[in-house]
Order: sequence, then structure tokens, then C-alpha cells
Amino acid sequence: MKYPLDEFKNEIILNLKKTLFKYKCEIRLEIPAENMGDFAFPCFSLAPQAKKSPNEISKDAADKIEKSKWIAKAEAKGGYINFFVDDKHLISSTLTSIFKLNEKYGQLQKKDKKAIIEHTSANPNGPLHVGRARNPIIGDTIVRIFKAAGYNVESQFYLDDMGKQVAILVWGINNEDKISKDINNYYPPGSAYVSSKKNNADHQRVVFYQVSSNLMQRDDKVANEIGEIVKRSECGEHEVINLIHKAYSPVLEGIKESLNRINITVDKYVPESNFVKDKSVNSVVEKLKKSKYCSKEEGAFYLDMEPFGIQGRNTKFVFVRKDGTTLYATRDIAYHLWKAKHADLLVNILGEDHKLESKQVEIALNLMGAKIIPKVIFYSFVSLPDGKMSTRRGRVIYLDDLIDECVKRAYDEVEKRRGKELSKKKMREIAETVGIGALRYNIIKVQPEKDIVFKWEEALNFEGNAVPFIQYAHARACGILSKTINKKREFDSNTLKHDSEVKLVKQLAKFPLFIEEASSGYKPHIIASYLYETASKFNQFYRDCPVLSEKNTMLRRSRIAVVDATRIVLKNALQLLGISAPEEM
RNA sequence: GGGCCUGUAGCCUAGACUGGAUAGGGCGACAGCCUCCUAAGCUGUAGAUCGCGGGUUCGAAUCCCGCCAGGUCCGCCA
Repeated sequence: MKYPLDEFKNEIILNLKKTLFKYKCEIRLEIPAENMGDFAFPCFSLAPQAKKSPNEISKDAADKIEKSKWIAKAEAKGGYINFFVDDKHLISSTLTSIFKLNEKYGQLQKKDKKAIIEHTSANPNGPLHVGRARNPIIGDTIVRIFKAAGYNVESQFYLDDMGKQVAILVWGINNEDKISKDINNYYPPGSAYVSSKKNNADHQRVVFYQVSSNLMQRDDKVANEIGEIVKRSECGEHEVINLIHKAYSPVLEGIKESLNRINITVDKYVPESNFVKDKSVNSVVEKLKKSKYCSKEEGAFYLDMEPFGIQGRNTKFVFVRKDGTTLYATRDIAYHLWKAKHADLLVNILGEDHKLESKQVEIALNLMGAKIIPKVIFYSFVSLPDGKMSTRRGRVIYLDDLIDECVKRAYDEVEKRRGKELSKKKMREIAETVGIGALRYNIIKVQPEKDIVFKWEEALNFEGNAVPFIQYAHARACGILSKTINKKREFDSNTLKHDSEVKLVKQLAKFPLFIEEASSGYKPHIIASYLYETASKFNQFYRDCPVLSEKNTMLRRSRIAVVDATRIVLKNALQLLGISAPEEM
């Protein structure tokens, strides 16, 4: 797919190559500040070899740039060559491109490459909580962006069915009598964070996890029994693995439901036990044992991580226990080798607490000559104003409760504004769209590596740079279009001269560039900025350019086309964030 | 003790990888805009020693060094 701005860019690059043939340089274009042009080429790096000032270079070069159907003007300013696109040509080709491609507008050329994107991978011992809510949202957005960027994408949830966390749950479910005796010790009256009254299995069963986790710390007998479950599952005992499966399955169903509610489905759930059952983890162990960095200590095997730049109190990466069983990270290596067989690109979304483990896995994969090393997006935790969340301690806000609160709050807003005009059913529909969108947007608009302190007022803020602003722009566009009589799309780019029209259409033309940048740089949050900017420009157009009341027929039709094109772009970009675009709100 | 990440107006945030044109936005505050396509909107004002101190450079929020603060990790846990 070739987009108008690609053609403009290519023409600039060709021109610059001709003009600057004397110099050795890579031509990288920037987008200048508004009104300074559409693309800019900085001349600073050429100054040393040219022995001229950047100002002189840019002036000489700008004079030599030839005008063409794309290039309207090249201007030297402050050491930059600023290129101005031919507005008429850009407008007509952009609108044509949007109408032709419609829901596919923005998507990049198919790449014939498979990407496996692993995200969420939460322990199936309780409901998803807000502390880790960034994971599915970042993950699913990356999935959508990579699909748009032309990859063949599969999303995976690595299901931890062997570890201590899930063993604690299993013990609790099989010792219900002991749990019910202890439950009141666990939940003291008036405890602040015990909130969820939901009937879903994940909310019901997490109590077993919490109480038995507590018991385990006080009672060695319980601890031993749990340890036994872990050990037998790690040895690959089918009976125990089945018992575990029975315990967590309903919890996993609850997690899936929560994900579905925020428009997330995962293609494949991959149980960790697969790699024990199929013995692939054993071949990982055999290979690592042969490494020159491997040593043995009291029967356990470890890799020395120090030569690879790992520092700290302990630089040993143990991959086999003294009892011969493997560890989480060992199995993770087997999982990654398996993934690498089925993909050209691997992406993982992980909490920052996994940085060391991930590095160890990466080093081991390199030692084993793995073809693909995963690209990892780490995110910082969402914490509460008075500290971090913990499922074990029951000090959490569950994702489901946050979703409900967002939707409820959105309903109040709709009712306040449209209560007299709309049916309850319609308002509930809008509230669901706005509430879920607000949640996803608020999380995705911040860079993954920034810490977030969860505050209800901020999570539920519906003004300014928040999703209702964008959805409202889309609804406005739909409102105008629903009132048009002539449904045929016609436009004449000669009539679209108003500054607000030109700026808006230029913004629409940039959409594919943002998909390119978001995917190649693994930066989902820039799609959120793009949407905000687009909606904002549409609102300015709405203020300056009356559509339906415009007397000049051709101009009116052209403006309707601009509105329709904006509608398509907003919808497509919202879709990339997993947010629905309401036609009315 | 050490590693990694973060620190931009009262609050939240973009820009940092790839140094460059007056550091963009939003919330909140203040002042305006509905006889006209949904005011969940638009316009304007005030508000920033870019954590602190050095260095490299013609030029540093951006690169390097040191320090301070917060997060996170340094289990034969996951």
C-alpha cells in the first residue's frame, strides 16, 4: 500500500539526493512545527564536511529543489530545508485513498511475517487486578498495531499451571474445611480492600488462595503439602497436573471473561506443563549443562551470569534443583524455543519485576543458539496511593470492579446530558462503550515504563485528553453524515481552502506514518496522541467550517467528504486501541 | 551493597533511542463563546531554575560522569 505522504516523502528524498550528491549523508526527514512546512531536512550534520554553515547549505539546497506535483515549495530556515506539500494534490489523493481503503485505511503492506505476541500470562489463582492491568491492554494494543502494520499475528497467554501460586490454590480447594475455619482470621471485620462480591469463579476461588497462602506461612505441615504438589507436578505426574487443571480452569474462565469485556481475546493459551510433558525442557537442561558457563553445586546446576554483565548479590542462574526438577525460568526457555520455531518475531509484555528473569532467559537462549530472541516491553506497576497491590494480602482493586465503576460513571454522565432524549437501553450501550474505552485509553496513553499511582479521580476522568473527547468527535461526524441527503461521495479539492480543512486532511494523511512508528518502535501510546490530535483538529474544523448549511454545493459536498473521511480514520484508529466508536453519545 | 527503570508548571503527561528552529498537551484556576451541524465542544490568560551538580558540543530536557528521590530486582519462588 502506497500512501500519499509516502510519495511526497520519496520525491523529497530523490530531490535531496540529487541536490546534495556531493555529501555523504543519510537522509532522514523530520516533521516540523506547525506552519513551518510538512517535512523538514536538518542540515547541521553536513556542516563539517561542507565547511559551510547549516544556514548556507540549506539556502543553497533550497534554491535548487525543483517544484513538482507534490513539492509546492522548499524554504530554508534556521539550518533546515522545509518542504511544503502541494495542498490540493495531497487533499485529493488522501481523500481518495481513505474512501478506497475504508476500514483498511492506514494499514501497511503485508509483510509475510509471523509475530507471536505473549501477554497477560497471569497466574490463574484469582481475578486480574489493576496492578497488572497494563499487561493485557498494552499487549492487545500491540497485537492490533502489528496486524495493521502487516504482520500475521498470534497472541499467546503462557499459562502457569506448575508453580507454587497455583499449587496454593489447589491445596485450598482440596481442603475446604480448613479454609472455612480460617476465613474470618483472613478477613478481619472492616478490612479495607475486601471488595469483590462477584459470583465469577475467579472472584470466588481467590479466597482459597489467599487463606491457604496465609496458612502456609504459619503451618509447616501445610507448606509441606503444597511443596509436594509443586514437586509432583514438576516431575510431570499426570494425576497431579489434572488436579491442578481442575482447580484453575474455572478461574481462567473468569479471567477470560474479564478480558472479553475490555475487547480482548487471546488466540492461544499455552500451559507450562506442555514443556515438561513433551520433555523439551529436558533437552534444554542437557544443552545448558554442556555450556562452559555451567557449574554444579550440591547437585543443582547453574549458569554463571557474571560474564554477561549481571551484577548483584547472586549471579548464579540455577536451572536444575538439587532434586533434579526444573524451575520456572528453565521451562520458559523451552517455551521460547518452541515459539521461535513458529514465528519470525517474538514480543513479550512483562512487568518490570521480570527483568532479571527475562535477561537470564535471553542469555540462555543465546548460549543455545536460538534463532529469535524476544523483544520485551516492560511496564511499571500500577500502585495504590498508600503502597503496592497484593492479591495474597487482599490489598487490591480488581479489574472487574474498575470496569464496573468506569461504566457506572459513564452512565451517570450520559444520563446527565441526554437523559431526556435517550432510552435507558441506548444510554447503557453508550456507557459501556465510553466506560471501557476510558479504561483502555487512560492506560495506553502513558508510556509503559512510567509508574502509575492509581487514583479513582484520574482513572475516571472523562475530560480533556480522555476517550470521550475522541468518541464525541466521531459521534459528531456521524451526526452530520446522518443528516445528509446525497449519500454519494463527491469532492473537489479546489474548494477546500480553509486552514482548518487543510490541517485536518493533512492530519488524516499522517495516519499510516503513526502506525509505522508505533509498530517499529513498540510505542502503542503514540496512537493515543494521534487520536487526540485528530479529534482536536476535527473540532476546530467543526467550529470554522459549517457543513450542512454551506450554500456552495460543491464546497458542501467536499466538506461532507472531509467529515466522512475523518469518521473513517477516527474509527480505524480507535479500533487499533480496542475502543469502539459510538455513532451517537 | 549492586543492577535496571523513572523524575518535565499545583497535579497528570509528550518530546529523550536518532542533540538543533520559541519544551507540546491535558486537568485544575481565571476570563470569554450556544437565535447556527450534540457546549462530553471552542477561544484566550496565568503557571516550567526540564530532580541537583559537573562535563562534551557551535548548540543539551535529550549524550557522558557524580549525587538525590521514587519504583523494581538481586530465591534451588513464579
